[in-house]
Amino acid sequence: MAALKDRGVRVTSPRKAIADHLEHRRGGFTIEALCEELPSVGRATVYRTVKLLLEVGGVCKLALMDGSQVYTVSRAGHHHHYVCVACGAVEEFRAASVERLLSSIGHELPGEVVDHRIELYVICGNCPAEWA
Amino acid sequence: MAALKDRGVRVTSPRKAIADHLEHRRGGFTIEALCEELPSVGRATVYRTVKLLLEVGGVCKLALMDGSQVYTVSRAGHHHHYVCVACGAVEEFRAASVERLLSSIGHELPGEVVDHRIELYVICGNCPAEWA
DNA sequence: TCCTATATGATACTGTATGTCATTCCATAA
DNA sequence: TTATGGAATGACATACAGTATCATATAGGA
Repeated sequence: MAALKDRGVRVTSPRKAIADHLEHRRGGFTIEALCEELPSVGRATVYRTVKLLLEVGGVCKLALMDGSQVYTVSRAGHHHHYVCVACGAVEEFRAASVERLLSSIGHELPGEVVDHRIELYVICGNCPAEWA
Repeated sequence: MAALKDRGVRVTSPRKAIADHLEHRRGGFTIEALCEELPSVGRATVYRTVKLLLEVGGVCKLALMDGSQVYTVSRAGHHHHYVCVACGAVEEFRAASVERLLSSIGHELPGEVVDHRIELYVICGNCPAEWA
């Protein structure tokens, strides 16, 4: 929210409602779910606000194995995600070793690496083994 | 195509047309582009056939930085992709070191890693520097 | 060649996301 | 504190990707 203010956008009640709600939320969420959880905020505004938060770095967008889009609240800094394919839980992980390795691979490729994306798909500890 | 036959599906002319066309294509493609390039094949059939090829491993689905879906013809074996964010060119790369590293990271996470996805976004050698 | 199950493709439909625009309301200046 | 301009909102319309339907066509075994 403070990041939004710094960016020069207005602090409005729908934006506060969304920021507050996400503050207390765990795991990944879809826009559709947000709309249902915040019926007082219009769809268009939810989409616009999440896009704003995405630019500011307050949330991350990531792809599930089936290609569908999920968002998560972002803590801080560069990180990646692991997603439980059974229950949909999303967690962050950081691994400097991966960054170093990707950077060295990048040097061997033609052109300049500008960004990357890593997602791990897991069966999390809370989910029954039969999913595997 | 042979892989499709082995799978027990029929060899039809639309499927041959799509397979032949992809055989000679370079880089990534969208379903929409395929439909335009093969106007004799219906949309639904293009979607169905690409989905079939995806299951068989003949094509890969990958995500651009903006989240949009792109397909590529897959050569063989496990690999990842790097995508030029300027011209959209897609190439494969293999790096056993990455697989080993991810596997060791996986052991430190709760749960069992079942799959992963890596995409590098680059400015390729053919694209002007101003894109960076 | 005949026959049946599979495949096709025109169309309709669903769901996700964005564009439009009159109205609302935040934040600055007086 | 109030007045004011412009950004933000939200209901609605629109655009788009992908899927479902189903009558017709066809691959491929008998």
